[in-house]
Amino acid sequence: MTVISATQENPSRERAEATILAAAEEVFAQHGYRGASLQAIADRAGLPKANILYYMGSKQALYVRLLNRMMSRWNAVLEDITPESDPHTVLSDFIRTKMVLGQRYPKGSKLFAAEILAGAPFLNEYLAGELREWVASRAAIMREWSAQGKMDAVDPRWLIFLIWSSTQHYTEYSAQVSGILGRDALTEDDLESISVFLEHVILKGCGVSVPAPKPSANAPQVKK
Amino acid sequence: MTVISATQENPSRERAEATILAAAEEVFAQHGYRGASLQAIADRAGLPKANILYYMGSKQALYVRLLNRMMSRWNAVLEDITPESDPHTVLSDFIRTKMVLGQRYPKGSKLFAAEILAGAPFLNEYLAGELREWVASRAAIMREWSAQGKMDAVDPRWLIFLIWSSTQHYTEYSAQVSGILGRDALTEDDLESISVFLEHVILKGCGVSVPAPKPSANAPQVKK
DNA sequence: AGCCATACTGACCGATCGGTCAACACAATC
DNA sequence: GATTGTGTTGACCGATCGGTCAGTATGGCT
Repeated sequence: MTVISATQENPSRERAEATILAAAEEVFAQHGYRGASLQAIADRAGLPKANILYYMGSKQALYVRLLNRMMSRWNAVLEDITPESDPHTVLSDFIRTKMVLGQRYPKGSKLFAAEILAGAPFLNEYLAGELREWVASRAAIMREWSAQGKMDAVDPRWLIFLIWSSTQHYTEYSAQVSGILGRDALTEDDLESISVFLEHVILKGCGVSVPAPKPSANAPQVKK
Repeated sequence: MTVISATQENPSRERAEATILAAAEEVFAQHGYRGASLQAIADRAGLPKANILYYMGSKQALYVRLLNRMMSRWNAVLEDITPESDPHTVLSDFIRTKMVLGQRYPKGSKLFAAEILAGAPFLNEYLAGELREWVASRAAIMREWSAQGKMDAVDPRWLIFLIWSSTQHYTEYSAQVSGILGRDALTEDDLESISVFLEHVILKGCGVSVPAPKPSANAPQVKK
């Protein structure tokens, strides 16, 4: 049985699909689902339009495949968080991870943003299901942090939204940011400066103090 | 000379144009420039497609008119700010004004967001011109605040971006926010809660203390 | 050589795109 | 009643949309 059944490892197929996905991500990110055309995607991929449909089936299938790929990239974020964790470490990591993710996958982030702007027609159930659970569980832990005096008694949902919005801004609004700064793109120094700023303001703003040098027990650190 | 020359006060014309602008703002906000169709706008306005073009000339003219209308709404923001101003009052007003603007013009805000996502093809010169000057002048004043010890020595550009992003998030990502919160829309209480949270975190995070009851002189308030 | 499954694509489909235009409706003026 | 300017719209234009399909090219197997 030397036959490769289907959808299995095929180097040529995988290369073609990767090319298409990259081209499509770019076009969808710029113009949204309705505004993107298969012809534009095909041109950017250097393939005939019919080839796109041969591999992807339909415009919608290609689009949801890109959405799913992007969603799976968030999965590692804020994964290991417990009531005993140190808020400073966790939130600091959260901010930096989000900044890095946005820079690593700018097209995917913009694609996601366009989908939300359009009213999330393809992500409604994901938002009201998986993601909602994700937020609720993290929020519950953060509330325990507040009860333990590790941070101010802020609404953790607003805190999560704050970190999302402030980090994503630099990828989704990159055209605005670079237009205002007068650069073509953000430099490494810019990104580091922004990360330091966000850590400073958000952590200080939530009353999170620097972690105790001994991360052994959950020694309460009184603040305010 | 009873003849109304043109483009002057004409109640019927103004009513028609207002209807068209409202419908177009909605469609453009949802699908972006490319994704929006004149037919969809016409349907939402309850007018034949040819009528849209009679009043607006072209799809592009209609779009830039909406953009300009939205830009003019930002003008009042952070207008009266001086090195002698109290940071707490000014930044607090800034945050609340931005929140209110986003709630008052949700369609316009999303339209703007879609334009930036697409790479700001129609707003490039505005971003690199007017808006850039706007940010630079405000940033200079904030740097003076820092020098006076009124707030931490943070980069004021990142601070402005932080306030923009964190407030706009609730209008442009309303689909995500309400999906996660399990509501159709944000309530008045939500908005007040969010405003209080953002004021708390951002002001505290920047080391801005509550204003002195006497707003007469710039008495330095040591913090840190 | 013959065969067959997969890869690939030019040509075409009906629908819709932004935009034009001629025809018509209607009120005000002479 | 005839004229004129503005408002209004159905019908139509070439271009492009997402998608289908028949046909060709290709490489591994017997």
